[in-house]
Amino acid sequence: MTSPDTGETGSLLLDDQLCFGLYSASRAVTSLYRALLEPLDLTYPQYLVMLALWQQDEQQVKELGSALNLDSGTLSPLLKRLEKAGLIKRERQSDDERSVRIRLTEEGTALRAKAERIPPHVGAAMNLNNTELGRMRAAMDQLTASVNAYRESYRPS
Amino acid sequence: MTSPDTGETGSLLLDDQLCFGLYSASRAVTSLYRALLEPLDLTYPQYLVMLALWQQDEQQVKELGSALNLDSGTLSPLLKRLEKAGLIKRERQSDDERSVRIRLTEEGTALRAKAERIPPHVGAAMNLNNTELGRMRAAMDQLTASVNAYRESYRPS
DNA sequence: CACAACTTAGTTGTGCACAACTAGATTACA
DNA sequence: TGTAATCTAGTTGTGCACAACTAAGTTGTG
Repeated sequence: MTSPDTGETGSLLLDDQLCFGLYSASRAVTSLYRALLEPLDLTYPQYLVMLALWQQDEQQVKELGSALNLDSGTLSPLLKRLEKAGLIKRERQSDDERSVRIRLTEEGTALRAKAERIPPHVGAAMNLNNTELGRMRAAMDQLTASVNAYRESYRPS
Repeated sequence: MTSPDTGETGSLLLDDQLCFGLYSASRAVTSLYRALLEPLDLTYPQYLVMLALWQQDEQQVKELGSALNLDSGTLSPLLKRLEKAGLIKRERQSDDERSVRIRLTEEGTALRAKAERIPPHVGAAMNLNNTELGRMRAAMDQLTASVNAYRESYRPS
């Protein structure tokens, strides 16, 4: 009942492609977060920004961008929404008027308590032991690095 | 130089989270596809639809949706763009006027030749041998299934 | 048969991602 | 010192994803 060999890495079959698996897995995880984050009124990317700020408050937009690999085109409106929700403040730095410092409000800091309840759910949902989890995290990092390196050196043929 | 143990699966640290790794990897791969697909004038989701149609022509929107896990809210406008690009035709089925059949045009079928050149690039970019590739694909499928099952059974606590 | 329940696509509105661009501040250097 | 190059955020426009809804066709049941 095995399907015919259609040519290893060169196949155009949907199910053969790791990329599609990755894309599906990523959307599934985001979808789980949507449900888990609903009580906190956060989207997944907003949650990532909050994670970065809980880890270290008072970051510039640029610093958040390099932590999350997001540019200002994504971050600026997202941060505006977080500010409107009362979770952060945005203030131009006086010593360099180009940059904007993002600071947690009291409410933003307090939200962390609610967020603590999320990782256990995610851990349970993924159904992986610590060894597998670590191995997969490493594999993802490795994959990201390889793919980015290839893309940066890629010249249209 | 190892950071303090902050509590296994329950950590709120950005770098600890497999989810973030997954999210980053998925974006990196999409970004590579953006470069590779530029000569074909396709986005990655459009490419996925074309893959599905090359694999089996004449599918209903509903069938494409279940193959790609996308709903009509995403597919309808995407298919409209593919039609406008001359790659597919959309026609109401006469025996069931609710459903729309998607059919490749000659041009859409011909595009496959160009698409054949893409998987080798992706394979090279990922830098994985066949064993690792297969293992990872399986891990992704497993992860998607677990996470979706958890999400479907999840009731806000 | 009538009509309620369901099915299939499509539409609307929100929020990412990202490319391309702009505005304004800072730095470097001829 | 003046000005070109650079840097930081922000804006605009396109295209997903997805929730919530609508329209129209089909099916099931009393």
